[in-house]
Amino acid sequence: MVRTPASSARIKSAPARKKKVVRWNGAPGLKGQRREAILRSVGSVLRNSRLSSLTIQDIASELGMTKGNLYYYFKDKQDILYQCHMRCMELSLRALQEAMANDGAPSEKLRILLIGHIHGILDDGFGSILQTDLESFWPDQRKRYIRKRDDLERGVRSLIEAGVLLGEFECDNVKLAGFSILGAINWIPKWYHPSGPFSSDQIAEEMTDYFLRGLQRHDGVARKAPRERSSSKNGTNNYHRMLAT
Amino acid sequence: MVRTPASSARIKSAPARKKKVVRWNGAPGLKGQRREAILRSVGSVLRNSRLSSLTIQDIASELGMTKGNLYYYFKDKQDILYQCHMRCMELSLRALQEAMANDGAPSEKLRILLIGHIHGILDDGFGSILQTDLESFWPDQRKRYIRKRDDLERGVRSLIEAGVLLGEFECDNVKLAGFSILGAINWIPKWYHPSGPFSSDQIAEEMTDYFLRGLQRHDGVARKAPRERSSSKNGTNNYHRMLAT
DNA sequence: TTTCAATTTGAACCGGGATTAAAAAACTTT
DNA sequence: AAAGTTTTTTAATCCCGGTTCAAATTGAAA
Repeated sequence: MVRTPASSARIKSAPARKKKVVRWNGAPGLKGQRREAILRSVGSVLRNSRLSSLTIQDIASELGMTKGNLYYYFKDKQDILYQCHMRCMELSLRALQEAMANDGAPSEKLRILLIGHIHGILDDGFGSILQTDLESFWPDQRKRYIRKRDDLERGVRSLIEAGVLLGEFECDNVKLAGFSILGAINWIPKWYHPSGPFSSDQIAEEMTDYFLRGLQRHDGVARKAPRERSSSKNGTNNYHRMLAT
Repeated sequence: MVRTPASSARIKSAPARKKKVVRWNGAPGLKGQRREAILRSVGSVLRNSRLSSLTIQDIASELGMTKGNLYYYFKDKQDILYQCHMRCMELSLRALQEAMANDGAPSEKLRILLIGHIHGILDDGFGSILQTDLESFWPDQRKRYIRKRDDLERGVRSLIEAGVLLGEFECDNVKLAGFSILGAINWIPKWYHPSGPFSSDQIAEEMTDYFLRGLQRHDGVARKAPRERSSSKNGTNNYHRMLAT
C-alpha cells in the first residue's frame, strides 16, 4: 500500500455530540458524517494504490487515526467494504433514475445511464471496490447488495429491450449484451488511473458511444447522427503504436 | 471453499525419475507433468468455487496431497498463481496466432481471436485467475506477464485499426474500444457458471457478434450480410476508401 | 538386500492483520 | 470544577494461512 503523505485529509476529531437532537442510529449526525468521511477515504486509498490487499491499517493511517478507532465506527472490515459497495451502487442507481426520468429515445436514456454509471465508478474512487468479492459478506448484506445490482442490470436490459421494440436497436441476446456492457465498465478501474491518458469524461463518452453503436440496428434505416460530443475532448487522433503485426 | 468430494482426480504418486534422461529443469519430465496437473487442479478448484480466498490447503486437498508437498513443485503460492496466469494467457495468444494466420478480413480475424480468447478463459478453468491482482508477483514475473498481455492487447488493437484502414470498421477510439472488449471478456468469469443458462460456445459467439457490430462502419454502405460463419472469408478485395479516422 | 535419490508427510514455525478490551483523553453539560 | 458521555489510544489477543524442515516413505538401480 502506497503511503501518500499529502493526500490524507486528516479528519478533525469529532466533538462529542450535542444531546437532545433527535436521531435514529443511522446515517446523518456527527458519527454518521464521520462514517461517510471514512468511507470516502477508503475510496481515496483505493484510488492511488490499486489492490485487494487493503488493510485496516492502511485506511486508518490515510485518515491519521488509529486502527482500533475504526471499530468505533464500523463493526468490522467487511462492513466497511460493504458500505463502499453500496455507495458505489447507489451512485449508479441514481444514474438509472435520471435516465428513466428523461423523455428521450431508449438510446438516449441508455446513454445517460451508462455515462452516469461510469462517472460514479471512476470519480468517487469507489470503483476499485468492484474487484473485491462478495464472498465475505454476511448473507443479508449480500442480499441487499444483490438486489440493487439486479435493479441496475434489469434497468440496462429493459432499455435495450425498449430500443429493440421501438426499432431503434437490434440485438440478438439482450442479456449477453447487458453483461458485456456492464462487465466492460466494471473492469475499467483495473486500468484507469486519474493521471493517465484518458479522462473519466472521455472514457464515459467514448465507451458509451461504442456500446450504443453495437446496439443500433444495422440495416441503415433510421440511423441517428453520430451525435455531437460535448466539448471535443476526444483524445486527439490516437494512432500511436499501430503495429500491423 | 467448497469441498467437492468426487471432483478430485487424485494424482498417482510420481515415481522417481529414470536417470540418464536429458532434461533441463523445466516443463516436461515427470516433475513437470506433475506441475501441470497441479495447475489444472487449481483451475478446477477455482471453477466450482469462485473466490480470491484460494488457499494452499484447498489446492492440496483437491489433489489429495499435502500442503507442504506443493512446495516440492512450486517455490511459493504466487508462483502457482503466476503459472496459472501464464497458462491462461498463452491460450489467448494461441488464438491470436490462429487469427493472424487466417487470411480473411480483419473482422474475421478478430472474430477468431475473440472466440478463442473467450474459450480459453472459460473452458480451461483458469479464467477466474484473472480476477486476482498482479500485485503479489515478483518484478520479473510481472514483467513477463505484462509483456504477453500487451501482445494480446496490441493484437486486438491492430486488428481494429486494420479494419478501419480497410473501411470495414469505423471506430473513434481504438484503444478504448479494445479496452471495452477485453474488459467485458475478463469479467465473464465473474458471472459464468458451467451449469448456468449460457454455454461457453454461446457466450463466445454472441458476445463476439456484439463486439464486432459495434465496430462495423455505420453509414449503411458495404454492410456485410448478417454474417455467415466460417467459409466465405471475403473482404480481401476492398482496398479502396481508406478513411482516415 | 542395500543404497541412494526422489517424493511425501506432519508438525512446527512464523508473521501479519483483524479484532478486542481496558484505560486515557477530550469534550459537554451542569 | 465535577460528572458524565463520547471518542481515541494503546497494547494485547487471536487466528489463519503460508512456509520450512527434518524425518519417513517410496521407488529405482546396483
